[in-house]
Amino acid sequence: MSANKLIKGIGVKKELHEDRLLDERESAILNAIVYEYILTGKPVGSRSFVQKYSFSLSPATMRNIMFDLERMNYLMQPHTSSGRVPTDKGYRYYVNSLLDSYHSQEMTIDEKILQKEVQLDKIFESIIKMLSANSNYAGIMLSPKSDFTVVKLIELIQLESSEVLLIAITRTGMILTRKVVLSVRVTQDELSEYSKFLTSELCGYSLHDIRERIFGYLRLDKMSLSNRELALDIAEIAFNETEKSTINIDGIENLLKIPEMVEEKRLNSLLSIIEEKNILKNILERHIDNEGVKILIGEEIDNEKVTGCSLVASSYKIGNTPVGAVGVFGPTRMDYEKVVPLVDYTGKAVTSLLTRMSK
Amino acid sequence: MSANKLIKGIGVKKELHEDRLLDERESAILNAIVYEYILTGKPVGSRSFVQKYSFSLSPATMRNIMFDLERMNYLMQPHTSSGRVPTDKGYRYYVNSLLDSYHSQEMTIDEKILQKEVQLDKIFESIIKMLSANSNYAGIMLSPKSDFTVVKLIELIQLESSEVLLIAITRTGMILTRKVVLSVRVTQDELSEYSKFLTSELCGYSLHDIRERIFGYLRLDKMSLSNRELALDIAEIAFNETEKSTINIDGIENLLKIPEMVEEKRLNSLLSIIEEKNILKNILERHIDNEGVKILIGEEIDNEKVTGCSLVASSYKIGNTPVGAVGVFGPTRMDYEKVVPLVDYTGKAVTSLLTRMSK
DNA sequence: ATTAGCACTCATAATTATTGAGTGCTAATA
DNA sequence: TATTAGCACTCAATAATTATGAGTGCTAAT
Repeated sequence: MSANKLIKGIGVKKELHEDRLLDERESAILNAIVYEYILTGKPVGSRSFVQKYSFSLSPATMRNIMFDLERMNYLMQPHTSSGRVPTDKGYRYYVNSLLDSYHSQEMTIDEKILQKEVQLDKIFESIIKMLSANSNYAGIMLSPKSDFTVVKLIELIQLESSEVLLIAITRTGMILTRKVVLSVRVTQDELSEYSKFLTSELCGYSLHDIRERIFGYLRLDKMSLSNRELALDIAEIAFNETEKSTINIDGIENLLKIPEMVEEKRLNSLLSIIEEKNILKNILERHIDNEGVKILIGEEIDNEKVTGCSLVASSYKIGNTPVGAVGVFGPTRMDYEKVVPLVDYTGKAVTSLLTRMSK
Repeated sequence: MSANKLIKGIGVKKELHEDRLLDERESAILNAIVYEYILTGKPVGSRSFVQKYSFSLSPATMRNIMFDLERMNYLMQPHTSSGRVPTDKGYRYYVNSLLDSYHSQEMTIDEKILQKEVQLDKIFESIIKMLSANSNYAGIMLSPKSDFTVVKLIELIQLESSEVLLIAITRTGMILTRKVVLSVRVTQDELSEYSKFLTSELCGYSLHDIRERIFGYLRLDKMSLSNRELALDIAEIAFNETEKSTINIDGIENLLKIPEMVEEKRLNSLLSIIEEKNILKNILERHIDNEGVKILIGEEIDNEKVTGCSLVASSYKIGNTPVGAVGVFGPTRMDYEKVVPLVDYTGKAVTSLLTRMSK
């Protein structure tokens, strides 16, 4: 290596953190490079790239531009003198460009899904399957925080002389069951009365509100309760623990079909995801309040166990309250152009479905 | 190749299908070879094997014995002049020897599992997890055919003016819910009466029997029914479709950790299993009536999509009726010595649990 | 029946070209 | 000043080459 080169190297280093806006040509080329890399998975080199995309540029010029983009940290080289590969920042730029040009239109959910299944969890299952089938990656769904679902009906059923099963049916069609063990005996007749009482008092409220209401009653209104105190006790116990939302994944097999995912390092990411679903759950929950489609690329996932993977997710709401999320999990080199609208659509569809059901 | 060799070759061929019983030494050596291969995954060669297991035999003698075992199809060579590898028949011999010396003792289930969870499906979930965690392969469970579970209580709840939710609780703690849409309107009072009627008439019978009973009533006893015909109509619709048993798998990640499973051919087996759970379901259902532990080795699985894998399974019963199965799925080179007792124990434990619960 | 000895096989690993698509840099060109 | 042609160099991937070593079967001696 000549002294000359060293000096040049220092010269370059001075500009390493350059962070200007890209001009139109650079922008187009960067996006094309990311696109090409997503397509082929191989480092993009100047000569073949110029040919394939019919740029009226010489490879040398392309190299100059690529060099600039690399200096600005949009691209990197796996090793000296190989082609360029997008960095997370490069992906991010590409995805942002996509989002700019993507105007989501309101869509309605396919009514067939709704009518075919009675229970909501069955519907959710088919939504996850749909996500994974249409994306060819893994579909994920964070089930709705039932805290915000509104109870329509409460029914108490006697199991044993002092064991009661509380069944709560929500407007969205969920059926919650909770076994409550009492220290006193009750009759089914009493329970029927309690059922009516609880339904009339708590119907129309969300689980979250119900907990507050019960708390209020027990505190303030004790005298007017007569013998219904027991009913409230039962409800208190049953509704006590906040329902934890669960995460479901489907389509792992799709990921196993992607060669690069089965390689050592990625396989570990995949294993982490399957083993500890909580990782994904936490990530999703952290982004549940945000509107629209959220895209986490590579390091942005911010979990050291998961590398080389991306997550496209969208929260869904009941009315205006976000209650869960849907998404697609796959390799960083993911077909965002296809996945983003899919996830966006699904999120909106679930929102519309839930909102309609809970009216 | 000399003419001499050719003649010898023909001489060998004559005995190719030899199928005598193994003498004691051969048997011991075969089992040791399979054991060694399960341990290491590498073809077993005469020299190192004799050393490691301190046989007082020369490698040459060992080769002769191995040659005999190969002729009898217990062993094979991946290629000329490599060590020997067990064939399916070899595995089978090994497993049978294991089973001969394995005397299962009755065990009782860990009561903690029972007490912790209210609902049966939660218990099942933890049983599958237990299977996969203890075996380091994938745990599977075919859920009980609910046809044979006995109903303890039936409750009808009004959802809309002509929509009814039927809830049936079984002795084993399962909660079946079924939405029924009627052509007439009903009141909750009527439904309460129907509930009592249905419970008194159908309580103590299995789903299977209930279908028959309803059928009998509707046919023969129509006049004495008075207005309860509607109750039976509801029950008929709700219990109409036979519950299909479902299969659940957990611990796929364990399989991904086994290097040989991630290789091309095996990975496809794995993908088939994940994608089409029905494959496993069919296999299990076909063997559900058999007592004790059932082991399917390699080709015995008899499904062209799945190769190089084995299945150790045991059915479980309610009383004396087999209603489901538990098992472990993994590579043919599986630690049977550990897995067989595990599956056997689990099957017995679930049987004991279910039998006790439904009393 | 068992074993020592020998020639032979063959997967695995290490070593060494060979190739080809890529780079950066410089000097010429529009 | 931006672009391009030309050149020397780099390096991953591939193929060809060569050990190495654990294995075999066969034969003759014990």
